[in-house]
Amino acid sequence: MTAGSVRQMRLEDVAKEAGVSRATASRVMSGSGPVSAAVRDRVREAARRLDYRPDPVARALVSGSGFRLVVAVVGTTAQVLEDPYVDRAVAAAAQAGAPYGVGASLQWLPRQAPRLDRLAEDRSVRGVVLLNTTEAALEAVPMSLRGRVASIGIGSRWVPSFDVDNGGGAAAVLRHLYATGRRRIAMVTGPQWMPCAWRSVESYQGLMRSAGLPARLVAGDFSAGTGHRAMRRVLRRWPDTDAVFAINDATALGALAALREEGRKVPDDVAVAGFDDIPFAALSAPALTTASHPVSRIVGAAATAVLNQAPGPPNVVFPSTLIRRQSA
Amino acid sequence: MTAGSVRQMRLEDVAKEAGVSRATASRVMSGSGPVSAAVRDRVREAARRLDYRPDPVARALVSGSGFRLVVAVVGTTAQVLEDPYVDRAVAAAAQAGAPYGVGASLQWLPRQAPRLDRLAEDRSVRGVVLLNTTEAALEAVPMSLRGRVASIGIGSRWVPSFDVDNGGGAAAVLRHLYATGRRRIAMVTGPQWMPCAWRSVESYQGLMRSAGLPARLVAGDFSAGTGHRAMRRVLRRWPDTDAVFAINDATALGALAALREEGRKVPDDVAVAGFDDIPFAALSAPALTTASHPVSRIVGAAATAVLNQAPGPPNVVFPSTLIRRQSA
DNA sequence: TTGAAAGCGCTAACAC
DNA sequence: GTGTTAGCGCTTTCAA
Repeated sequence: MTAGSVRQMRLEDVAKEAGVSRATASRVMSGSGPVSAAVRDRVREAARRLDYRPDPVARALVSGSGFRLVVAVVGTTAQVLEDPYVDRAVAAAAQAGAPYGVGASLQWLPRQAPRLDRLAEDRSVRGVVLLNTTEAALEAVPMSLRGRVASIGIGSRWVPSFDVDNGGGAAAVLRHLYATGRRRIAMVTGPQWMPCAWRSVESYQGLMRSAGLPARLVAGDFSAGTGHRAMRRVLRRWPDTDAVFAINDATALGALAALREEGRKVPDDVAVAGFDDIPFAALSAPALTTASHPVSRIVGAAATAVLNQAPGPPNVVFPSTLIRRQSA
Repeated sequence: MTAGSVRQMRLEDVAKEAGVSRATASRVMSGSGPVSAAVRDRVREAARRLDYRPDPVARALVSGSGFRLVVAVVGTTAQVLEDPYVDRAVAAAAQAGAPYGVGASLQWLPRQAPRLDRLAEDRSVRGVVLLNTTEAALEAVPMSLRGRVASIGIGSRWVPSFDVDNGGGAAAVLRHLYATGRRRIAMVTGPQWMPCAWRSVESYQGLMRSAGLPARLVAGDFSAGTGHRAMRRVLRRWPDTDAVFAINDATALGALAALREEGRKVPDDVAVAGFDDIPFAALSAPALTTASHPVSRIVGAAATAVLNQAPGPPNVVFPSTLIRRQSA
């Protein structure tokens, strides 16, 4: 249909077309440096006419800026990369980067030795988005990476953080459980080492304490499998449990399955609530009560901040609201 | 901890260290052109000693090859990008590209006008992986993109295809339904325009015809929402339906919810089977019988093929096996 | 087999 | 304000 254009236009062509030097054309196109209004219009018009689009590779070379955004996921094993949450994050980064001509890479960061210096030295790397961030990972951020890292989770003096309001969301869910008469509320947490899961646990502990109720904590690891096992453990240790708050929906769905197997009615015998509002939370039986978690927006914001080198506020918190369904 | 290295080593440094010219060092590092064994070893040793890593940006500039892999998803609206299946695909591409220093970008390709020429001309683009591929999209592949496109779904003379064995997987599921006594089997399909969903439908029609049974087809769109609606439609039109095969798990889970609301027992009254074996297929109530679909492996293979410019077989088909659970 | 030199397309000092 | 010039780090002719 369209004739394949013979050759991509270069800045030189635009400059010639507009009757100016390459430097001036560059100033116009990159929007930096002084140019007279008349010349600017002339160059822009020429660029439009020739359908000129600057070569991002050449730009990257001269500016030394790199061209890919690495999503680095802290985890005990490379298995973390199989979490649907990671998929969502990467897709969001890939989408946010597209207009900038920047792609997303996915990489595992061993929890025991989260080395970021290789990434910092890699000239193809434009910036890094940290997932499941730990203190150790934050400390491993080398100087040369400062200003082009963002963390989904905890941040530091040098690393801006973007996260959902874990504490607020958890509190909303727990208040709902309490308001509907639940008093023997257990919680299935995430892995101990993951700071982003602490707030929820603190919320739980805070509310239980202020209500004068004993805490019933069991550790999980964000997976449905451990949600299932953790639920069985809860029932064994505290058979009279009448509600469970799971650190995320996957865990909650696992718990739901365990309760079903045990013949406990949800929500009549035991109420179940999760966190995240993943697509299938609405489809479980009963449909899962949970708290919203705008992962795409969060990661998109983090990616955009890195790409723009925007200083911005050091901690951006996205609200989480209660999603009432049938399970609680 | 580690002292930030003052400056990245350049090819020049390696050349000097090895006592050769930059050109020779380049020949060694890029592995092209004639070099004596002695010199090769000397240069390699020097590179190792200096911890030299070639700058991918400079390489891209000189070779004009681009540095991002675009996952282009055909769809009626940009909403297609919200499908978890897309997330998985992008994550797989991002992971496959990482060792090559290539990132993944995500982009919507309007079904009505799937233009690929812009991507072809974009010098930052190394290659393209097509998702939900249509004939129109294949025809829109410009000459300049040949050899660096792959399709997840149908392929063409110029575009190698990578896909799961939709026909085989569907047949396995349907044979299972038939073998367990189901005779009034309905199917909820995908959108009509999506060729990658046709094979499953053909399998369904073929098996029904050969068994002398009438087809009961209803169109969905891969979403749980339409799975729900389609199921109600099925029950209204053919109240005696005793099995449903859904084009994918999301649809099947929607159907499951609809059956629950209608008070039909699964699998006693109606058997339900899906396709994909998504993580939550195992968690539904009852757990979903389905067929496996190794999305990550498929997209990883496609991405790798594009990055390697590997000619390879034009059509790679990944097997799909029946996953027996409770719903059928 | 090796080296010298010319770019890839762009930006940014530095002059004017 | 605008043009000239020197690179960014690498590959690749072209000679030797």
